[in-house]
Amino acid sequence: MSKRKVSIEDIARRAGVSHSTVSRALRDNPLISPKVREEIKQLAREMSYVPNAIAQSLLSSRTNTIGVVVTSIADPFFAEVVEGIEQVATSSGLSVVLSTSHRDLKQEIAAIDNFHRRRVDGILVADSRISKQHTKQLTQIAVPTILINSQAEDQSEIFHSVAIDDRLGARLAVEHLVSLGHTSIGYLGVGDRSRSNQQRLEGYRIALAEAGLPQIDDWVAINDQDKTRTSDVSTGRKMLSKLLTAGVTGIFCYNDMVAVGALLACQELGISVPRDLSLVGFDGIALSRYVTPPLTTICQPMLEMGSFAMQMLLDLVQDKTVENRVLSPFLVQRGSSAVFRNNHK
Amino acid sequence: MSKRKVSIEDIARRAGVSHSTVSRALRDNPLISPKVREEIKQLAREMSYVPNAIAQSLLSSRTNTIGVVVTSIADPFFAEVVEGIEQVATSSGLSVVLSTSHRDLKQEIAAIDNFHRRRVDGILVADSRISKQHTKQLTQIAVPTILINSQAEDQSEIFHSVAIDDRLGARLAVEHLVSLGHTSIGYLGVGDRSRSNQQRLEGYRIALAEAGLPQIDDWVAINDQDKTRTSDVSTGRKMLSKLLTAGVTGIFCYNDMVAVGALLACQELGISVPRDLSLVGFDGIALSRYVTPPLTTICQPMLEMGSFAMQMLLDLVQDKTVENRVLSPFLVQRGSSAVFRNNHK
DNA sequence: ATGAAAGCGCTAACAT
DNA sequence: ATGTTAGCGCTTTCAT
Repeated sequence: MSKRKVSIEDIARRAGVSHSTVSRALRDNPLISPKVREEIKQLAREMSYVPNAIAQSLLSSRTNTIGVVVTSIADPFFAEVVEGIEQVATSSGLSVVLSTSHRDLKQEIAAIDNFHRRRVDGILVADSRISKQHTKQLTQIAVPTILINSQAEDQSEIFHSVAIDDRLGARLAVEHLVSLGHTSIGYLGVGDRSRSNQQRLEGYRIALAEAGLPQIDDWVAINDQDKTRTSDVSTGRKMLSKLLTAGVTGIFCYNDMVAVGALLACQELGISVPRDLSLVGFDGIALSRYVTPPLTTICQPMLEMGSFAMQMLLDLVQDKTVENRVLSPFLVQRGSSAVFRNNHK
Repeated sequence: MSKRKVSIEDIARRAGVSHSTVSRALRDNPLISPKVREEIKQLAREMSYVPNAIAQSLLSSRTNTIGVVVTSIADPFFAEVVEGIEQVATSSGLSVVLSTSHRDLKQEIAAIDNFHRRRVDGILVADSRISKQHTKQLTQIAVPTILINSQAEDQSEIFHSVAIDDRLGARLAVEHLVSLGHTSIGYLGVGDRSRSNQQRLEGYRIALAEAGLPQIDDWVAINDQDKTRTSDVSTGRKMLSKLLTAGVTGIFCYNDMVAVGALLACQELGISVPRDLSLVGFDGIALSRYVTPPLTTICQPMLEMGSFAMQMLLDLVQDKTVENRVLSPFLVQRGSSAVFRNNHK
């Protein structure tokens, strides 16, 4: 329970050698005779010496640490991404410092700034809100940085990135509903200014157009309480009826949480999914398998996105050149979507 | 995009003063005349100076960092706890380094060791497996450490702790089922050697005894594939039928994930919950509200456990005395439990 | 009000 | 094979 930590010099004093000899012995420098090397190592153990990584970092200017910014750690999507990050970070001997942005640019920048001060070796930002105008101040200090699913309207080309193809995902979702015979297909989105919502809406529109289906304004429901950003579940729950009265028989939801909210609303209204209404989600979080019926959804390879981004960052740290990557989502068909039949006589 | 970082000395050179003057100016030391102070600050801004926290730490021997060990970040329970930790850490200017143990003592110790080397100011360990025998090596280096829901059979008294009252929770669950008229009540547990499983089983037994109900061995199902620790959901799904054939009408599940697995199995078997069978979970994760029927469950205040533990750690870091805390879980009644009626004629 | 110098714990180039 | 010295970037006496 020694309060003061033991240093390399303490060991040197006890061993009657210089502190550099201790340093060498501990690092298996071949110059040190095997005998004293073992003696010193033994002594270090007895004195329960713990090397000071701070001092090492100051010298090497490497902290073996990467910073990760997510909007919330309790969000199952990011939790999964972070899991992927953590796996490859750990296996490469890197520690992960976690910060949350809560979808707020100010907090995001503060987090990144903090990482810069701490001299992390690299930074990963999920759902970044950083656009071109902010990049200047942030790139002054050259820390390898990768954006995962950047949400900025005008994303800077300065940072590297890995992202999901939102438009493709949306098209897969809508094409799936079309293939089931649905012709009145709605989009249930979220009202933050996120790029992914825009892109999914676009993909939805493109798919409708390609299928020769009409585009009705009332078939698109977006929760526009920008500020109080309610939970995705309650967004889905509240907005469902709007689409229902517009007469859709199939709905593509912004994500699984929104779909779950819609599902809940259906249960309250006595609407049977998928008999009366087909629902398609996005993300493929674990939860989507456990609701009743299980959600048909567009899966993002969350774990892979994390591990891939981390691998990219590793390359970047080693001055390798890396290429930005757009990953393709894929449809997983489950119980919430079914062939359209006109139940309403 | 300057590769080399600018230091306090660079600023000093440009300002024609000594580096200590710069240091003082930047830290608003009143000795520096307001005029030069502003000049230096302005210069620092222009040169986009970012203070080196590593150098500061070496000097102050404070890293403003705490280490957190969880079994998995993708587990909704720990995600919520970490969220609570992160909230109070951030508001106190502390960064959080995250590590995972995967319920493995070796990995847990490695993570803690790593934290020691990095000289974190404090450590939080969730689901710790550390027992008395390991404490010696770990307490040599005096870093304030708090265990959250320690799972060790013989928990060391050396560390501080915050934990949920598992036995109480189990009793609440069983008493709830008893109050609904159930007399054949099972326990569906997990087969790792965790303390919480033991305690919940104990609580279950105590509650049965107090209710004057018999204890039947076949009413307790525990997945004993210790090694390949399958997911909790599949544990619940696989073990349900065993309890069903034993004739129980109500089941207390180790946690919500196990309950979800049981629920899934019921759907496959055409058993109606809660009409044919009542299910009670544990934890109160978000998911428990979204399955059909929503789970009656014993809630742990996950967010609070995290923020409370972090608050405790903060006190510990400031040499205040803290008291270990056992939190009380509470019953939340939802759709998965109902009054017993003999449906089977 | 400012500069010079010491030192946090470590590694490595430079002696010997 | 081992010791001496310098220095990583910063804060903080101690002089002036």
